[in-house]
Amino acid sequence: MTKPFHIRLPDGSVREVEPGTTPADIAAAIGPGLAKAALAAKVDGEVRDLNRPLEGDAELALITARDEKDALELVRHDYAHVLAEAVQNLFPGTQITFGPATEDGFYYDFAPAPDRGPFTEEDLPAIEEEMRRVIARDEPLVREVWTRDDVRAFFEKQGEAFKAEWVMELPAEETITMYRSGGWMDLCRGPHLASTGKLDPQAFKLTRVSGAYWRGDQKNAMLSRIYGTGWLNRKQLQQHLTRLEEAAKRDHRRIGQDMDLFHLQPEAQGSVFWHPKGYMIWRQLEAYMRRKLDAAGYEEVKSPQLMDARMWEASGHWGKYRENMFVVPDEVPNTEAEGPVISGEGDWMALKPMNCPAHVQIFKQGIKSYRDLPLRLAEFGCCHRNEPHGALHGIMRVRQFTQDDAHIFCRADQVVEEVRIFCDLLDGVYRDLGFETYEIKLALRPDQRFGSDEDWDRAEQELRDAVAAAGRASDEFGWEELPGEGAFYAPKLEFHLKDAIGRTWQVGTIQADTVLPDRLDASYVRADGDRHRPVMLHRAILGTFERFIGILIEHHAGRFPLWLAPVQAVVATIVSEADDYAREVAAALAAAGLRVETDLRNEKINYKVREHSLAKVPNLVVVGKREADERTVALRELGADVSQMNLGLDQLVERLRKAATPPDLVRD
RNA sequence: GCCGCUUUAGCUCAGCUGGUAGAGCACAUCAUUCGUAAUGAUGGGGUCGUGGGUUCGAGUCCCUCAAGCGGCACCA
Repeated sequence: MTKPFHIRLPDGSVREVEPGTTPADIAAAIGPGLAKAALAAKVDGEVRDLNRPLEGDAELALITARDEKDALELVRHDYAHVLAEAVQNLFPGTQITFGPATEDGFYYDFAPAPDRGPFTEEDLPAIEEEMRRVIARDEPLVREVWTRDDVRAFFEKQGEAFKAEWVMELPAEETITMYRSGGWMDLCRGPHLASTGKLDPQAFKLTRVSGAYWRGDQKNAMLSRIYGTGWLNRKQLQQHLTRLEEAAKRDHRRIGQDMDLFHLQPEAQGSVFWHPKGYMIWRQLEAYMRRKLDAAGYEEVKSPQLMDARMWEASGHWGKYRENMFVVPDEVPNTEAEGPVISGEGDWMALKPMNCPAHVQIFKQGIKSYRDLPLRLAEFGCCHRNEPHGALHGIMRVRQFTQDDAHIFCRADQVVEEVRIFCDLLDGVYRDLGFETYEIKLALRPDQRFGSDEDWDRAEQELRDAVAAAGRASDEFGWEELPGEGAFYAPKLEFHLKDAIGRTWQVGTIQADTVLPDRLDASYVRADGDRHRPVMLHRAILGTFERFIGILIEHHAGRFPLWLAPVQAVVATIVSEADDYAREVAAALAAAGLRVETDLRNEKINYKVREHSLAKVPNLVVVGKREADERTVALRELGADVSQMNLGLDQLVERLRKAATPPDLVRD
């Protein structure tokens, strides 16, 4: 193109420019301030390099640090590049692979030189220093269009097998670009900042190293990944590091130990020892869920832990899920000192990894009529799954867990309505538990699955329809479809909670399953007397108690809502003369149904206030001689301002009784 | 399961180049009865994750296994 063309700017003005003009030229023409601040350009909505010539009429916006989202992504991608260059400077023979921007920073995956081994955290300070030198050199980042074969030849010559492999797999229509910074080159789609010097050398930090599989596949080589966090300026970095510290303080493992809620130990790897205080939270949560389920027309059941392998063969778990199951022999172990403990000749049984097959057995007892549907069978079902060692994490990811599970057996034409009702139930529960927002995803058929494509088509569509009917298939709920993520027997809706510091956790789910009723031969009798397969909806709201309580701990940072708090009030004395009165106050609170303790120790009130505050006791009821004489209390609430309230004993009991009422039992 | 790191008192951690364990908190005893985030004194407490090796001698060096942590893969 040789003729001038027109560029429209965000303020609506239009500039006529000559071919070869770059966004940087336009920025400079507008003003030196903008030229300096510009990081990249948005051309017809696509982020591009500042120095990449414009090709024709277009809308142009210049990206500066004010456009935080775009700017951060650019900057992080550049930090990743600088990281790669720095590593190759310091460790010749290291191969480069991928290095994208992430949520709060960047990483780069390397194949270390054979004589070197993976990177360790001890390498990081030196790499950071080298990165600062690369930034200080302020090399321009130059975009070049190459041919596929040239790129391959280039990388093969350099001994870069991974890059050479990757370029050959890029889509044929893709323009292949290389970025040059000084003498260093990388295959990269871009865009990038104009030069490395645009980065703030004090706004990044390398945070950790880890292994990562080449292209995310377990069968491939293990690469060495270096993570960093990167920002536009030093202040943002500091804020981020502070946020990380705050998040660490919320860690459920730390709080669980500090508040004496539970513990884990190697002899029961992946299973939780619940202490009295932790189990009190569980009991409150379970009681709440039971009330909600009762009210929603569910019937609670309890099913066996151990079932014969034949049952799991019939359900399909034996074939598709066995590597996650704890299988045990149905055989008396040998108690002789010598010889094998078991001969292996007995039948096999397995601890249940799911409750569904057992619930089908309950459904199948007797003949079910269409009039019995929907039948909603609920169980706080304790399941075991043999999770890989590396997957275990505190009480969030364990091997023994209890689901708030239920299976709704219904007619095909009831599915959409049942899913809609479920969405409302779940919504109310999350709100009661203090979560304002959650996201909904639809996980579609996986490669490994049972059932016909027609069944999957229908089941997937029904879940879509139901979410739409519930009014939740919108951006507000982060609606998204996830190909290949479904369970082997059914597609599933996933409900992801967003916690107080913005992390998301998958908890609730509902799955529309026609496969299992068929495999296990469940049927109901229709009005015309024919037998039909029911649809089975697998569903959970909390997911598991273990994981959910972990989320609650981190969400509330241990400061549970009063109705869930293990200890709701401590009555602490100032002088021992008030001991008898303190016992009376505690007894009155306990009689009103509150979980209360007394602290009559011979310690200063400062000491007691500090200790119970750190223990996150929601209400501290202080009594001294004055209160004992006047039959009042001084109430100090956790988290509120330090001012105390002076109340009569009756007022206190009424106030706390009301405040501690579970949300579903509150009557206005 | 894979990669890296870690494992010392109930908890959090110190222990340099190998010479036979230390702090704070917690706990116990005593004194103190003190009005809203730590009163003081004294004391008890550790086969230094497991098993092996090197050495005159190992918490310190090497190997094995295990668990924990951060990721990857997997997943509620």
